Amino acid sequence: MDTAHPSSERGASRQALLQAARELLVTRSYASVGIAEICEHAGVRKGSLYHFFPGKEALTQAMLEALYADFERDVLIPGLTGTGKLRDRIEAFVRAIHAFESRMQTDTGRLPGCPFGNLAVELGSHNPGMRRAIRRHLDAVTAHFRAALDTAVRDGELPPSTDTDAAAEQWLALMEGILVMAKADQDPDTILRLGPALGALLLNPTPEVRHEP
Amino acid sequence: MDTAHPSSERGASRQALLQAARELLVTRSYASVGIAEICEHAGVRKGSLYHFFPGKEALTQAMLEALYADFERDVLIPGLTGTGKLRDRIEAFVRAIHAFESRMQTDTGRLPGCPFGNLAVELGSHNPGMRRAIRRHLDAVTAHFRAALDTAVRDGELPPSTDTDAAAEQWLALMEGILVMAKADQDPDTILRLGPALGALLLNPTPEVRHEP
DNA sequence: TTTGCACTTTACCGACCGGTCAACTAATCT
DNA sequence: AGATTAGTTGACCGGTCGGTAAAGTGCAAA
Repeated sequence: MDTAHPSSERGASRQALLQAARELLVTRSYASVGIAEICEHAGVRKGSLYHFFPGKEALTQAMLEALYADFERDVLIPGLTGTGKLRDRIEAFVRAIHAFESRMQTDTGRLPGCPFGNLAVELGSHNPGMRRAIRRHLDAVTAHFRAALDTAVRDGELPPSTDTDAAAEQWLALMEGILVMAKADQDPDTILRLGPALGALLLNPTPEVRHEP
Repeated sequence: MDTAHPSSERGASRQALLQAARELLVTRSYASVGIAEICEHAGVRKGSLYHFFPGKEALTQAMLEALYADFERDVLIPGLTGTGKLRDRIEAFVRAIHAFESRMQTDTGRLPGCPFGNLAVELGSHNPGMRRAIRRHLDAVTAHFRAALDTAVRDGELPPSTDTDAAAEQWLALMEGILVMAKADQDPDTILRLGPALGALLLNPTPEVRHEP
């Protein structure tokens, strides 16, 4: 009848499941979204989900993989690569995050915060498999930050003594914290209000960021 | 029989429920801990829970209230009040957080992160009542940070132009972010590694922390 | 044309969810 | 003594959880 699927798209159900999982899990939480709801939202029967994925956890990990790929393509690479000053790149990055969170709040009524950080917080202390998968993505983000900082060192914007590994990690931590606060406020303005702290942390002379031996 | 409760303690069940809720909710997550588990852990029947609390949400809010009171008494007041330099207070604060997270990991096998931030992340975008309750506690923490910064301004450790409101908010954001990362790592060393970023953010000359007009 | 495979559908599982309820016990107050 | 009250108990509610199993569908290669 109306359910015509003339081999039109291979893996259409799989894609629909990934998209539904993304929309629901990003705006809510892992435990509060059931596979029944994901299937309903995707227009797919539950059995099909278990044809494509071993279970909820694997579906979530595949969703995170695709989500990170989009984030890298749409935000990290265009925002952090290039020839501008580090200060401008940081500001562009904050604006991109603010735009994303604002649009999500307009579209779904909820400000999601960082999808990776959210799941790290919810599952980090009692689901080692998910924790490691999320940690991989956070490391990948950190690598982009470090690359931007290394470029700034090469261009003389930061002193050569800068520990870009440590600074990139601090950048991610502060960004995660900003998104936690924005989520607690449910207000994207919090991102703009706290955004300058990134510049203060990364661009100021930091004479004594000593590592523990 | 063995269930002797000779009016020994008024509200003993209530306290047991609050304690069980704290131990379980702090180390896991709101949705993954059921009231049955809380009751079992407290040695109290489910009906009694609903005698003392309207439901799971109210129990959680009461638990957070008591948790914040302990946090204020044990960490905020002893760590941030006093005559020492701001740098020393910040370091003492980081060490206190590290000690708490380390002890929790030793005792329970899990590094919990910030209980308030965790719940803000899990429930912030789809439970307005809980979100507001959590936000109150985060504001209370910020007020302690601001008081410590105001003292530093008064003592000449920070320039009089310092926007201590904004700086306190940044302090909290970075602290939350550090705890997100530590939870993602499940490693308390992350707190010590990122801790110096607090000093870099709060103690350096920040000539241009401009507010949006 | 037959066979195999990718995919879909539906019914079903035991366990658990947060919450309700009425009956009961034991102190307290008049 | 009688009434009131706080607290306790265990059975029970409808609904949902993640996951399973088996039968069926249509297409494509042999």
